Amino acid sequence: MSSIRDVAKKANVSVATVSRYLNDPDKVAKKSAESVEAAINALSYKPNLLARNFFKSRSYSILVLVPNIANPFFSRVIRGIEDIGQQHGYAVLLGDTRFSEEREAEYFQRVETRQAEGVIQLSPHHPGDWSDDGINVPFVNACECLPEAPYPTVNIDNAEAAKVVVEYLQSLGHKSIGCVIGPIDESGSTPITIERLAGYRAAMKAANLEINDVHLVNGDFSLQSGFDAAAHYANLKIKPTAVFCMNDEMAIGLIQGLKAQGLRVPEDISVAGFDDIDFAQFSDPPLTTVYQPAEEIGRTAMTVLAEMLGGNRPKARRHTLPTELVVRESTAPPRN
Amino acid sequence: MSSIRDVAKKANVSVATVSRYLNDPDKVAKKSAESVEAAINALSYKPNLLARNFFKSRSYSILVLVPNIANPFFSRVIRGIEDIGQQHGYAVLLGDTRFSEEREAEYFQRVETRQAEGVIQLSPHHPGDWSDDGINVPFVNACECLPEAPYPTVNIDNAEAAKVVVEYLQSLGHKSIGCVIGPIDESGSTPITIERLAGYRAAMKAANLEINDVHLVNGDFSLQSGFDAAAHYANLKIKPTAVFCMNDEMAIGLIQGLKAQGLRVPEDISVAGFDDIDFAQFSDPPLTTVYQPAEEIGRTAMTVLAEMLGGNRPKARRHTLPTELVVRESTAPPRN
DNA sequence: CGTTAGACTGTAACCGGTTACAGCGTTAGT
DNA sequence: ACTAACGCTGTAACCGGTTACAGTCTAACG
Repeated sequence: MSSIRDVAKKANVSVATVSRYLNDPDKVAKKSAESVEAAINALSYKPNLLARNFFKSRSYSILVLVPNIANPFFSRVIRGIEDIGQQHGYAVLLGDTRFSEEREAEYFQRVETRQAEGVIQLSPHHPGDWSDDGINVPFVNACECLPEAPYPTVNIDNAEAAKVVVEYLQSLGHKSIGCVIGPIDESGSTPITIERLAGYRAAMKAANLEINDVHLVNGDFSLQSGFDAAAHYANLKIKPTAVFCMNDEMAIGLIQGLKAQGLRVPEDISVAGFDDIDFAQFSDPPLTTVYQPAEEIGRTAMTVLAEMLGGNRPKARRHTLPTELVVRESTAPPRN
Repeated sequence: MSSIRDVAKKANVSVATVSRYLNDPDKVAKKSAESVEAAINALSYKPNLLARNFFKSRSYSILVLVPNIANPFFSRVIRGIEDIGQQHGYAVLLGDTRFSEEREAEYFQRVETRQAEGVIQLSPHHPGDWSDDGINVPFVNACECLPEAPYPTVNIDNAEAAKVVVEYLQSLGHKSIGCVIGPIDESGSTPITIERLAGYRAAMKAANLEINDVHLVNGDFSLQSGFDAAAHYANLKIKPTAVFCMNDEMAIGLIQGLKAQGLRVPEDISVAGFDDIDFAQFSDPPLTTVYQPAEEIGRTAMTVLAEMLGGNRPKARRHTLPTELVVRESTAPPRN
């Protein structure tokens, strides 16, 4: 492997000149530039960025902590991060934490040891020994965000979006509306479930509708858990006429489960989801849901992080991106 | 930021002792270890891995080139890569090429400049100026592999798997079997389409069945393209009684499209897919497909790469992982 | 008691870039 | 002709780890 000194020797110039040629060719005389270029080609020299990064004390990498990369919603967010990151010259280090704080901490080491310059966290959790005086590392929280986080957040208004869906169901005439919720934890570590639930409750309250506790079912955002919820609803004497699911996977699972139980969607029960993943449009019936700008969330998060890495003070600003109700055929007025 | 020299001074030892303490605590006397440990804690010292990696000329990172991270199949593969990578101490640098060779080349720079030690490529393509004398970079090709690649490959037997699906359709009594194929390029850059097509043709030939050219439809692996294929089939005077789709997305799209055209699945037309993504089980009807061990492909690829990085010569060995026919309800005997 | 092996330690070179600084040659201005 | 300004260049220090090598100290042994 040839080094800059080899190039310098071959080109009959000093290492400084070679370095200058690489970083700002205008700084060297045309003649030197030519011989350096020739030497570089002759030796097929590639600068060792490990050395450059070391000297500059920069890694040009950022870490993305994601609870589950196999989730299509998250992978779309990452796509957005990656896109903007690339534009700013940052590589994306992937940290699939699989919901394990231990793995998360392991990955967080990378930034403490300077292998990553900043972090985008897609879970509502800040890892590492967070110093009390605030943020010691450029950090952006996206997707699932702690409400009072001392760092920038990028997400949607979950409560409002949920409220809009439920209000839409009400506008169709539904009075008995169930909900398949996500994992919930009183400690506040599951903000999206809590916020969407709050939106659901707010909409019901505003319409003076009562919530029947047995119409609330616990899920875990998986297709299977939606499917399983169907059996619960089918066994109820008084069934809801519509069900709001906190994500599309559970909604699609629920629809299939209801059909398996001999119930028709939307004739017997309307079903609405959340996220608007690609499959929502191609479920049977096509799913009414809320579009969430996944890629845009990623892009915004990376833009904010790049700003912070550019030297701007990390402002704990909330970035709230718009959502959109997408009405399809899985919802209809109740039968009687 | 404190350095190893600060720690050494504070602990009244030399930098060598601190370094040794960090890398192999057994090498230093208990007394030194204690004072070094105290100094490290007092200064909350974290070694600068940029410096270590520079000296060792290692980045402990590998690059994954993926054409589309938002594709759930690929993200499962990456999950497997990431899992094994983590175990071996390698970080995963994500390179979402979006099918652009330019982006691919940009990412490939990272390994030439030593920011990544090796590459796992999920497309059938080797980037960079590949030297004629073979591989100059630890490189593993997974998922979509060039048949005569001079580096290790990890994938499945696409032709055989396709053959198994089509044979299954034949065993149900189907004689007129269509196929929704993936993007195809004569230059051989689309091996999975070509191989699966070969398997389909082989099965048809073996059964002495003719292929009606209008039963072959071009798709692009998206839900929409499967949906669109339905209109084509619906307009045919002589329709196939079964259709094999080269991935599950197209199969699910096709099923929805056929239903929209007033055709029933499987009563009027059977549909089979490929991959066995999560949604396959929850489509309506549940999809008959071929299970592809996505995560295992990733794990194997990373294991092979780690071996190569460990100093073993890169053998251009083919790793072929088993697939499994998964029979569900989207396929049935033809009506008459 | 002298010798030696072994445990531990410190000094300083090294990795391959970047860059401060000083020096040189050329040109322009007076 | 002298000076100043400017463009270009080279030397060498520097970043923060690792490690070869040499040296010191202790313990064990004959």
